[in-house]
Amino acid sequence: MLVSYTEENYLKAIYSLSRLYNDAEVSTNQISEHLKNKAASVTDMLKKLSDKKLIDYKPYKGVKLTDKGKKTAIKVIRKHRLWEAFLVEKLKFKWDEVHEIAEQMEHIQSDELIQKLDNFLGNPKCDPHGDPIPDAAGKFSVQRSIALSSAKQKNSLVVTGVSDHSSEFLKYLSNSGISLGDNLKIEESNGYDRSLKIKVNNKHSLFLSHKAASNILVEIK
Amino acid sequence: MLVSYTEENYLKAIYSLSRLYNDAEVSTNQISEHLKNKAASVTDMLKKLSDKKLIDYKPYKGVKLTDKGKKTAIKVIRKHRLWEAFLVEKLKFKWDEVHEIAEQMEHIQSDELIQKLDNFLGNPKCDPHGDPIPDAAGKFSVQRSIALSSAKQKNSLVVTGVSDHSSEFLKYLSNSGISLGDNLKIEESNGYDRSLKIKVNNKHSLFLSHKAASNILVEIK
DNA sequence: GAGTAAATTTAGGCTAGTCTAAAAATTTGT
DNA sequence: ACAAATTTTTAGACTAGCCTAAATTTACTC
Ligand SMILES: [Mn+2]
Ligand SMILES: [Mn+2]
Ligand SMILES: [Mn+2]
Ligand SMILES: [Mn+2]
Repeated sequence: MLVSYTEENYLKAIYSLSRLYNDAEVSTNQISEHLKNKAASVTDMLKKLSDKKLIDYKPYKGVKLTDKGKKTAIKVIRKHRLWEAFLVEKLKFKWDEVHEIAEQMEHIQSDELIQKLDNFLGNPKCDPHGDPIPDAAGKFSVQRSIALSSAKQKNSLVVTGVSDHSSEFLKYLSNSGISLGDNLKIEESNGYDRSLKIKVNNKHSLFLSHKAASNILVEIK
Repeated sequence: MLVSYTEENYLKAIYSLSRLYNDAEVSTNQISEHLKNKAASVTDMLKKLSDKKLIDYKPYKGVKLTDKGKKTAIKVIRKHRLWEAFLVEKLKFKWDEVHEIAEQMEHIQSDELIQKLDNFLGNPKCDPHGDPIPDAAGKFSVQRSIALSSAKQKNSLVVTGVSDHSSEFLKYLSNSGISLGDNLKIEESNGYDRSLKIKVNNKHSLFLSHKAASNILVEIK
């Protein structure tokens, strides 16, 4: 059974929205906003995906991926992240330039290709944004990190990823001198607007809004 | 102006059919057979391509690419051949395994990507089947070779490419011990069915049908 | 629990790309 | 030059994906 380009995008959207809310059912409007399609179009597609047993769909009650649907979604994510790794590691793109290209490349159909690409890259565990790359069986070996905005003060932290992939945000980070692997320490936490003052690599200090801090992922060292 | 996935395939088909017959007009039926679509569908598409000024179309009289159409077709061919080179050189695919994957990859849209891929591969002049790769300006720096079937006896020849890209034919060549770069000499030429007896690398001899010989490209050494 | 607001689905319509069957134009053969 | 064969176009229809507007269901508020 073949899954179309568009169907793959819907499955991927449902997968990530579901993850975002503890694997809960995903609503028609959530998908509609995420894909920038109208809700009526989403309903049409949900029926199709349901007919193909890729989702469990109860009208008015939201959707969940079936095992088959989840497997398909994870495979697309695997391809997306492997191609991003390729573009940055091999072709020397910047990390803020690769997402849109990977959105196209993730739909190339060839199991041989994914496997050979994975090997060529040395079986990377993470993509250039710190997102874990699932293996061929769909397993994630790396745990997702916590948001900088929810880290405790005084801990020594290391930047492991971002949750906003927009070119705008990634460029802002680069300009602020923050990259993957940098050490961070929270110097001040402002209760009023939840902004933070952080020290980067024990060198320069920096103010971050709550919005920015919530999109930076860190691990405690 | 955007050219769709399907339109790109039509332009590519028109380009290679036209080349095949000395840049003559290409007929609806030729395109129809090449793309395995019905003639009525081709007519529809020719109208669209004509509206977009990508072809010159006179009903019942065949089509020719405009400069714009030719440029677009050559760009797709450039991408196809660069990706084939990538798949063989970097990912270690066999030369008979890459065509179908490249048919998908040739439609990825990003000028930055093509340029960086070209550099990564060391600006190759030919793809794994010996087909010349046009540069970013659409220029072919390498000349196409002649068919083995039309070569003169007694010349020392070297295999530079193939004109049938099917996995079946490429496997047949591999099994017969013929690869790019091999030396060939025509030992006998049979006038009746135009079959050939050739010597490969001054070692083993081999019988080739006219059909096979017409799909092997050679240069005189 | 009735009434309003919000979310979702249904109804009907559009475009791109495909098809079959029929009509029209061109080419071929004598 | 004219009839037959071939090629090409037109007419009408289908599917995938999308849209707007209207109807329906569910959720929220008093
Ligand atoms: Mn991405
Ligand atoms: Mn990523
Ligand atoms: Mn090819
Ligand atoms: Mn090739």
